[in-house]
Amino acid sequence: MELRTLRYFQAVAEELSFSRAAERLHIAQPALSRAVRDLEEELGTPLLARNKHKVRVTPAGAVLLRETGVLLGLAEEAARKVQRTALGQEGELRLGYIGPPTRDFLAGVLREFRIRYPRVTVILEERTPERVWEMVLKGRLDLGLTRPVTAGERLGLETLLLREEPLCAVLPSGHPLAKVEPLEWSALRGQPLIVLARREGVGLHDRVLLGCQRAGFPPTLAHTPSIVGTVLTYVESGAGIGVVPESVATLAGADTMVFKPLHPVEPVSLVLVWNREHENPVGEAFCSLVRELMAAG
Amino acid sequence: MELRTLRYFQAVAEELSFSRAAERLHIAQPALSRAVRDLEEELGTPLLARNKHKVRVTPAGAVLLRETGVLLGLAEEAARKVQRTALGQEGELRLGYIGPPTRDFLAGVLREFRIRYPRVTVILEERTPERVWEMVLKGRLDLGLTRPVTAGERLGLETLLLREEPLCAVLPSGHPLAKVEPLEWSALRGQPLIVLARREGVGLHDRVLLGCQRAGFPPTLAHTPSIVGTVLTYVESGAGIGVVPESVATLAGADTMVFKPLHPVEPVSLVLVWNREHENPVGEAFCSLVRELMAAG
DNA sequence: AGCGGTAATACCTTGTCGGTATCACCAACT
DNA sequence: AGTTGGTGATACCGACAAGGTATTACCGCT
Repeated sequence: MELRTLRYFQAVAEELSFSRAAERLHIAQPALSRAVRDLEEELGTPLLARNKHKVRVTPAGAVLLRETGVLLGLAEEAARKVQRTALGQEGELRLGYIGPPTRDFLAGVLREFRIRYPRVTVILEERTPERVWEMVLKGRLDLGLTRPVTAGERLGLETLLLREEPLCAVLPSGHPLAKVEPLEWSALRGQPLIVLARREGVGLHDRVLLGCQRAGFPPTLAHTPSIVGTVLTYVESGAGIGVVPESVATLAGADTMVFKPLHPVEPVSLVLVWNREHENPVGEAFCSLVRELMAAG
Repeated sequence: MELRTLRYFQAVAEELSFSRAAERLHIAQPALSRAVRDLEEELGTPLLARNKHKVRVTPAGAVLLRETGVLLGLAEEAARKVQRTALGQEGELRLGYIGPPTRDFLAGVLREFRIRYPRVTVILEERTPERVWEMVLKGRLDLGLTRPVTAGERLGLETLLLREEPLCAVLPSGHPLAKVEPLEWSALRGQPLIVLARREGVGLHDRVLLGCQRAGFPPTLAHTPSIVGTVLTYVESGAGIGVVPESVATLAGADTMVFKPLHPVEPVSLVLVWNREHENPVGEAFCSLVRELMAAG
């Protein structure tokens, strides 16, 4: 049983005439007669009762006609779905991201993305930067919004640089260093520092250590919490000086803290990463949108 | 897009190997490669990503695989449904019948029918005998359980005689005629008769008139209600003598009435009728069952 | 009786599908 | 590193089925 045959049968059953149906199908009438006969033979039962001048559908034919309708409709729908999927207009996008620093960025892009690709379901997964890389590599994510990693994990992965931001010191408003301009890394010597735990992001953590090292002193880590917000809480409580990317400033509440870029600037960046091997058209669409929005401003 | 192509694609997508799939399909591998390539061209998008030694399904391919599953399943289901319908094992049976005299007969046959053909929905329509004939003729009923009609309405209709029963007089238990044996039509001369209304069944009504006429007297019709039960009520109330087919006795409650066949016997019969033009396999199945049950007893 | 229109049949042509042989490529194992 | 086995793709060929043309058989309607 082939769809072609079913289309033929449907035409005849609807027109109740072989010749008219043949015309509609742009084939010759005998070909149609044979096709229907073959179908009847295959199913082992007459579908159309033809008494020389009139064609009626038998009960079995009526059933087949009904089924054929849904079948052909579904087939067409399936083809369209496949094509939409290929164009990235349908399906799902598994998007991994790291916490707060990407949140405002994500919100903007996602809002626009949902408007342009309403049939795409976006599945968000918040993980540590390293875990995002790993999941993209394994194909468990289509796209990752994360920080660069030093390791060789990036083999075969494509990246797009989204943003660079300087590392900043976070100080209570009344802190003596809050007025120093520009603030140097060396000013942090001996100060109790509060930095995100290394397991929450090796790249960022090590970058802080590197800043201190370049300034020629070993950092004094007072606390290394797992959540960026906790860094700020420690700072507010006077436990020390936080070192975080600039974008974290958006998390800060009132004017109880100041964010001051550290010189010389230690940039940390935000990248979009994907796996060329497991390319997903939806991912491409998302990428293009990101590029477009960045170009627009 | 043809089902054959989809079956091929499904095999490859499931096996994730062209050669294994070809083996499973009992065709050569090159034919399979070409079929899939053609499908991809038709849909305008790659469905399988093959990097020389590994085959993966693309997102579009995954969508098609899912859709293909339901499509092929439905196609198979449709074929089975058609065949069952052709065998009378599925579908619906529109069955017309006349009131009480057929009810016990129907009950027995239907009980067995439902057991043997559980997927068939039986649609019952109670009408007057004439209306049943008309509906069968027009194809609005597959089968009718009714009384024979004198008219030429039976053109092209097939019938099967189910039962013959004599017309009976219904008398209150204490009636003088209740003891006469045998009871002759002529005994009804001058008696107030209660007969079903003519519009509820021309055949039956006229048969009663014919019985009187043959006995050489004009009937005195006291009442002609529309419902057989009402005839009995009249008799019980002493309004006169009812004349009904013998099977009506099943409607009578206690021993307040006696049913006595009238001599010479005026038989009325019950027939099954159907239209050869609008033959429905379910109808045939029902017919066969009826024949079988009659033969069995 | 004859005409117009129906579906079926007979026969031919062509396109498509499947098969065989072969190639190009990669991976794994000497 | 070279070899071997296994992968999918390509080229070519043959067979068969799908479609076309011509014709027939049959029916309803003038």
